Amino acid sequence: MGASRILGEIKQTKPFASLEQEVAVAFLKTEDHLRRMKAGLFEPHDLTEQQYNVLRILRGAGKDGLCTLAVADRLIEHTPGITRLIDRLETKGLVRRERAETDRRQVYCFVTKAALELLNKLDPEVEKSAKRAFSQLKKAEMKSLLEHLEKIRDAH
Amino acid sequence: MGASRILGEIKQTKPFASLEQEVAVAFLKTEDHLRRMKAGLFEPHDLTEQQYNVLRILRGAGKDGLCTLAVADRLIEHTPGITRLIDRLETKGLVRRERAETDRRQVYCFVTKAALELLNKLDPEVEKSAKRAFSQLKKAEMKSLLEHLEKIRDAH
DNA sequence: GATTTTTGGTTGACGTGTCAACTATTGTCG
DNA sequence: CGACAATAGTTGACACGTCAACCAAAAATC
Repeated sequence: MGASRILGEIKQTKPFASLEQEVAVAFLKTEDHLRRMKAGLFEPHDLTEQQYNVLRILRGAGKDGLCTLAVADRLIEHTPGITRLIDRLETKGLVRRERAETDRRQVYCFVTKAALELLNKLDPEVEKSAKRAFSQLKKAEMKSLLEHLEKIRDAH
Repeated sequence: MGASRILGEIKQTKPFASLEQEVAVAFLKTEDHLRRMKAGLFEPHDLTEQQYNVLRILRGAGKDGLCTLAVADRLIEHTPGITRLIDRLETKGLVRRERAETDRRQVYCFVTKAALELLNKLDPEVEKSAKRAFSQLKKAEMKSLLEHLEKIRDAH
C-alpha cells in the first residue's frame, strides 16, 4: 500500500507523460518568453503587439488602405476583435477609417503619418529584438526550426 | 522615380526583414494552431486551457493542496489573474478553497472528486491530441526542437 | 422587382493577462 | 512593545480573443 501510493505520487509528479507533451509545454513556455519580450518592446510606445501588427499590415497596404476584414485575415487573429482593436488605433490617431463609396458595407483603414513615423522608429528595435531572441541559434538551426514548425502546422 | 517607388513597395511587401523575423512569425502562427487545437479539446467539457492546467497542477499537489500563489508560480501565467481563474473553478465545483490555520493570509486550493474524474477522462484525449499535433515529427526531430526552444529561452 | 441569402462589419458577453493599488496578516527591528 | 516592512491574496481597470447575435448593404434568386 505504501508502495502503490508512492507510485501514484511519482506518476502525478512525473513531469511529462510523453515526449510530445514535453514539447507542447516547452513550446508554450518559449512562446511566453517571446511574448513578454515583445510586450516590453512596445510598451514604452504605448502600443500592444497586436496594434503594432495591424499598423505594419496597414503600412504594407500603403495608400490604397485595406478594408477591415482584410486586415483581420492578414492577422493571425480572427475577426470580431479587430473592430475594437482598430477603434483604439483610431483614437490614438494612428489609423484613419473611411467608408467605401462603391460598396458602402466596407470600411477602409489607412495608417496616418504619425503611425508611419512611429513604425520607422520601431523597425530597428524590432529587428534588434528578434536578432537577440534567436541569437543562440545558428542559421542552419533556425532553418531547421522553421521546417519543424511547418510540419507541426501541417498536422492540422 | 518610378523605380524608387517600386523599390519602396517591394520593401513593404517583402515578407520578412530577416530570417529571425521569419522564425518569429512562424512561431506565432504555430502557437496559434496549437492553441486552437487545445481550445477545441477542452471546450466540450466547458473548460479553458488555463483552467485545465490549474486542475492538473492541483491534482499533482494531491491532498495537501497548494496555496494560491504556488499555483500561479507553477503556471506559466503571472499572479493576479489566478484569483479569478480559481474563482470560476470553485463555482463549477472543481476546486475547493480553505484558509490556512497557521498563516491566515494563505488560501489553500484542492481539486474536488468531480475534477479528478474529469481529468481522468481528459488524460487520454490530451495525450492523443499531443501525439497528433507532432505526428509529422520524428523523435529525433522533437528532441532537436526541444533543444532549440531551450536555446531561445536562454537568450533572456 | 420583391424576397432571400450572403457579405462586411459591429456589439455584447465572458475568459484571461497585466498593471497598479489595496487589505490583511505576519515578520522584523529598534 | 510599536512602527515599519514584507507577504498572500484580492480588486479595478483595460487590452485582447472568441462566440453568438445582430444590422445594413449588396448579390442572388425566383
